[in-house]
Amino acid sequence: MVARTATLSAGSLSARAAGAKMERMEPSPPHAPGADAPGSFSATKSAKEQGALFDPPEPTAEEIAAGAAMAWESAAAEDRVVADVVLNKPLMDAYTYLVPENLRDEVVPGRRVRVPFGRGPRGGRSESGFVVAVRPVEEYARERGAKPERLKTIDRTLDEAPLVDAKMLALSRWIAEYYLCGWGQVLSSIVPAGVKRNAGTRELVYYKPTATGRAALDAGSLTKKQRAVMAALIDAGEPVRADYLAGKADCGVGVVTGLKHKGFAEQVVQRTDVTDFGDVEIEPWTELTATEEQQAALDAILTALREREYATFLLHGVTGSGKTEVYIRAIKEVVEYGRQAIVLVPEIALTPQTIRRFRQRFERVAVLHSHLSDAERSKHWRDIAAGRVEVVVGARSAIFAPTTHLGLVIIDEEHESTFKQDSVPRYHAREVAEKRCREAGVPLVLGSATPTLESWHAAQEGRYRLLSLLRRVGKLPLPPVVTVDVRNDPQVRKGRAIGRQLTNAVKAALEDGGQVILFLNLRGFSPAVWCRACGASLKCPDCDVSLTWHRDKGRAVCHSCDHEQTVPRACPGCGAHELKYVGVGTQKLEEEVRQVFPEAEIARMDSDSMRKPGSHDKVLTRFRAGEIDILLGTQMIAKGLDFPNVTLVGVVDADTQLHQPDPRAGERTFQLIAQVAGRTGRSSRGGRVYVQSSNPAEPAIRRAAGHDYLGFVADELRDRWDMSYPPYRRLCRVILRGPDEAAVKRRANEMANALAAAAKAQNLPVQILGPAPCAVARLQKNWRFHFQLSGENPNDVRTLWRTVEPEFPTAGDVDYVVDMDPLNMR
DNA sequence: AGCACGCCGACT
DNA sequence: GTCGGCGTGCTC
Repeated sequence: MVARTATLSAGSLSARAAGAKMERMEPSPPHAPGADAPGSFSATKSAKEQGALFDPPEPTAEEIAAGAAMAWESAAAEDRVVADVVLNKPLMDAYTYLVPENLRDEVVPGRRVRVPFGRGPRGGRSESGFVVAVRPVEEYARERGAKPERLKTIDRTLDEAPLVDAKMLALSRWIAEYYLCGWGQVLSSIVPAGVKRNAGTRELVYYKPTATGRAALDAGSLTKKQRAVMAALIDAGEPVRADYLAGKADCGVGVVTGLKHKGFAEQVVQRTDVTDFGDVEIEPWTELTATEEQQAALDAILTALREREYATFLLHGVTGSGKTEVYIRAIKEVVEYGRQAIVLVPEIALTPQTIRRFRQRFERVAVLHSHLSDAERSKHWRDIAAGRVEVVVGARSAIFAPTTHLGLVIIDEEHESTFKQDSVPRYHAREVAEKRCREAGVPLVLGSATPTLESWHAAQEGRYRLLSLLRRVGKLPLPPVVTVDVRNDPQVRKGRAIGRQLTNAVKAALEDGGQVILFLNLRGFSPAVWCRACGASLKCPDCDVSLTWHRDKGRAVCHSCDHEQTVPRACPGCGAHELKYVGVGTQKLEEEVRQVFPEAEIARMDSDSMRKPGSHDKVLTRFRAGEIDILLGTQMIAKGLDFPNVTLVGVVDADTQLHQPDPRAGERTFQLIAQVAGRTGRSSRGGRVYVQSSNPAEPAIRRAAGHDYLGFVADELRDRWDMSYPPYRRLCRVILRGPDEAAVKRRANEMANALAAAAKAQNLPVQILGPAPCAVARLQKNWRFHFQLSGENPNDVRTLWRTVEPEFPTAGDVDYVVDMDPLNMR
């Protein structure tokens, strides 16, 4: 952290003055609830604060005398200010603009403005950006040795108030530094579009009485209806709508406008919330008693909360050990202090069930996820910023929720890769949360049954504090896991998905009145269309990916780019009429299960069958009600579902993840089996798990079957050390792409060589791995190469990149993206 | 990221 | 001789 701070102050983002300013403009100490009113960073107030902070020291007598001698222009220029603005572009610098006199009070850090940008006859195009700092023009002139007259001027301000506060500005700047992208790109992406557009609000016209209106009423010079309206208007005590007055006075709105024309009433325009999403019913809840383990974990978190100190807790709790209960009790305490908690869950777990758990226990819960309308999201954002929310539950981006007094952040299922964004800014919510919590002096809780090796290593090093829940609630045992070697299974050899042992287990479970979950991580009917004659399989014309046969559509589909085509009669490679569908996806599995268990009620859940909104929830509700006997599907059914009557879980093919060309393949396989296995044995009925594999001796599978997380991480950490991989080293992946394979390869080599040479010249301990073709060597018509920068210290990696990157050609038909701490290796 | 500027090939 | 191709480098 010390080193990282050093990088920041070295300031590769040129508006470094902003950081210094920002620290000074903190409205109140982080732990003084109520010191700044909720939603207080309104334009005028901040402007006043700014004014006080930025005013130069009292002038001396000489200075006053000199000032008086100045020409009037200079005197006016004396207190002119400039604003540093960042734009939504991959630019590492802020740009400085003159603040026109009439906008002096409105242009404040965190506010959006419209500015001219770029060359061109009319001074460039108009762009919107965020103000990150405001300072006297002299400071700019001194710092740059540049003439301020040459600066362009801010056109106008946007929004009615700043969209982000000082802390969020600082956090976003840190993200830009850390993830090697533009500050403006970060800011633009963390404020939802609906908030920028003011979705869910309208500018409405209201009426209030004028003095002459009041006098006219007293003088009795009004008609009967006018009197009634005037009385209602004065009675209201605040601006009201014309239709409200018409209702009160039992007349038409014409009377109201008539009063306006006479000067007895005047109009005011106010932006008003026009959303109406209804209220959520609060369901009854009976308090449970915490287990000893839960209480111990909770006590540790509460101690940090009460001490008001930052700490990251790694809550390692096996499935069913009641992590959520620990979260909720910690949040209860936070809410009692009048502070807010942010709970991040993987998008896939943001089900009505999850949300209900929080709504049952807290009065004011805001939910932020990708399926909200702009208006809904904007409403929640405004509610949070106004301090009207106790708990924010949301996916990755909810880490940017504008809470006024953050008290605690929780990341559930910490190991989920959806916490890393795979477009710019490529941040990981865990890293951002850590930074945000550290700055706010509040605890961060990371929960998982299968923590990432990064987090586990941090706990071993003492950077995180480990809390363990190793027993399930209600003394339930973890379900026994049977690994089935399917290499010699007669049914599987015939092309079936389900082997003999799993078939018998399903039969037994159904006869026993239990429910079954079958997990298979391949959607479609068959994952390949294969030519028996030449051995080639049907490829996407645009990607280096085999096409998946979707029988329901009668088409072959690329799961990378969604290209669809019919299957040709003859093999495009050799012309033989020997094309054959091989392998089993969820659609074929469904068919097979229907054949083998004709009596059973079966439902399939994958992204194909769950297209319609609400269908997801509908199936789960039916499953919970016992109307479905066998639920089969992809990832979607692996996470977080808690159904007591599930007595059997089958992992149809544990090897699909394992064979990915990715250093985290083992970790993913372990996590997946552990998560899926956790779906059963959640009641006294017990449960079992069958894992079908062709590599049953593989450590990830063996350890998962033995519920042996500790054994797994010990093995895996050793491997990571041997391979010089995270968590022992930090990586930065550079992916290049373009339509010409040779050009992409050449550029990759040039860049890698330049970086290697610079690392040597600067004596930076950073290695360059590669370049090499990506695992998916072609994607959407583009050839792809990648290489990685690897260092023990992420600062070295970033320093190297930042010093060399400006020298890379920016155009041509090869472009590149940079991914710090990459998770996705495709 | 855009986009204007600039330096080389096929047309009036 | 120009129009326009797209490679280069700026944008306060």
